[in-house]
Amino acid sequence: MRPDTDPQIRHLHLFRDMAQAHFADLMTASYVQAFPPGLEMIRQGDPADFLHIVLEGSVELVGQWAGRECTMAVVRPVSTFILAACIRDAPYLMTARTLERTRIVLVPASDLRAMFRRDAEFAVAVINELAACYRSVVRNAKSMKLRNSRERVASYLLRQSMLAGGVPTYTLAVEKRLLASYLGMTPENLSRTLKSLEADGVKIDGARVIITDRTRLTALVQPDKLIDGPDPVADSTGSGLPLTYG
Amino acid sequence: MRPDTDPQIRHLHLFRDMAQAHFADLMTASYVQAFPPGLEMIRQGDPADFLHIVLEGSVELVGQWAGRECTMAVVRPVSTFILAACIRDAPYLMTARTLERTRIVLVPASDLRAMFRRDAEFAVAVINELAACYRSVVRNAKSMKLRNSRERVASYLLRQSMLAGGVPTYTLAVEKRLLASYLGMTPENLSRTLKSLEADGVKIDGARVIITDRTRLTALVQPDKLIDGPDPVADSTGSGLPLTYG
DNA sequence: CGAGCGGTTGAGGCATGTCAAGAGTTGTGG
DNA sequence: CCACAACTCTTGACATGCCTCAACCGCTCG
Repeated sequence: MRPDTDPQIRHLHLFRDMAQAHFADLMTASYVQAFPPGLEMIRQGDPADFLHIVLEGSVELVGQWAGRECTMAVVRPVSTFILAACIRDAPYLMTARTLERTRIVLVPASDLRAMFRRDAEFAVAVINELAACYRSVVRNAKSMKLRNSRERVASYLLRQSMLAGGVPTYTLAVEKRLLASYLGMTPENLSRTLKSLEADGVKIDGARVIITDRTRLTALVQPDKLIDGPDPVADSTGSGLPLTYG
Repeated sequence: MRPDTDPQIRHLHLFRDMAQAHFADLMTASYVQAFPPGLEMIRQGDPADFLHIVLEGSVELVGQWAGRECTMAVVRPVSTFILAACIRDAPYLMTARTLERTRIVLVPASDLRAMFRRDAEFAVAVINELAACYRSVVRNAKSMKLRNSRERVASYLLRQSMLAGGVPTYTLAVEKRLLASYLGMTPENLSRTLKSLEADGVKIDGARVIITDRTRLTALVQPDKLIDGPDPVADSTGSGLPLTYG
């Protein structure tokens, strides 16, 4: 592994507390790889051989069944994904596809599994990471089951504004098509919903989001810590859709 | 803690591999409590003070928002719940309510958190448990987003048959009202859907499920390991709805 | 017995998906 | 540099899945 990539990875909560020698061991067993945009780097069902760490670019995690598919998450630098599959030495549950040119660190799953038996601090970090990831998916599931599509869109828009520091205007980080899939609806429906939300305090101009009446929007969304976070997920970078997916 | 309850707990994957002395420490700090049916033992948002272990009875985990609620899981003996909240020392994401008279072991969260720093085997067990729980929720989320309500009902019915050993007939373990909520639909709709499924190989007579044409039902469901399990969740007892919820 | 509750059934309405067409944008190759 | 293809996004018309409301049955339990 090229040592210049180490520092960013070392700062992740997952690796922050482990012994330097152990971290080095993991890194020498790993390697960096670059993928072109739109490439399917993992197919769901494949055996989980590597923990993936996104250094640059972005990766979409999608679930597939019976010819249908839906976006489960978007992973952005610097964070990890499919930790749980590696730990259980089980098949990936989601397909991973690059959204743009992406650089990834691949850490062999077997080394990973051996490491948390050697390094107690690392084991604790893995525990915390997994617990955070678990809670993140539960919140997601709650959102899907308790809110209708309009409420999900509104809460997404408001949350992104908060993540950006409470700004009144920002630009969407993902294509609307993808966002629709993530929110569990069709692109056509998202388009219509976005327009209808102008009556509730958000205006959309292309990829630009302008919050025109925060009070009104907040009233509609009824933000809830037990759905919309926090639980500052381990290596959150404040970007993207959810935060980290194990 | 009464020592007669120890063996069942000790057999859980979560506690199986830890040192006996450490297990004893955890148990002496814990205590058993019995709850009447329909009691709300945990309210979502409360601080997570105790890991819960169901010894007898059953517990419903529900998510709530804006006056609505939905069943996220049903926990049956012997298994644990809300492990993740305890580990992160964060508020419970779900409300827990007994479905019948239920005996619960309460393990102080602080002891738990201290213990996986002392006992490496326990730490590994927690890692495995959390990873399994995580994957379980992801599968659940995939099911909700990729299948329509009819497909979810059919897959549930078929899966329960498989869990019971591939039997052609069995009785539902939960009320239909609750099942509807778990599957993300209204009771009325579940009722209609169940009737309509007679054309696809399952007949329902009260709480009795009779699979009349397994081939046909299987064709409809298109069972998928990446949605319907396995990943033999840690302390699965082969009963109830999902299996274990962290 | 009567109240309460779970389950079923029907009628009607809203939300969401489907299909189709067109505008705008991006990327590519001649 | 332009032409073209491919793609996203939007909009409209239409179909349908799912929910709501209401009534009724049967069961359980005080």
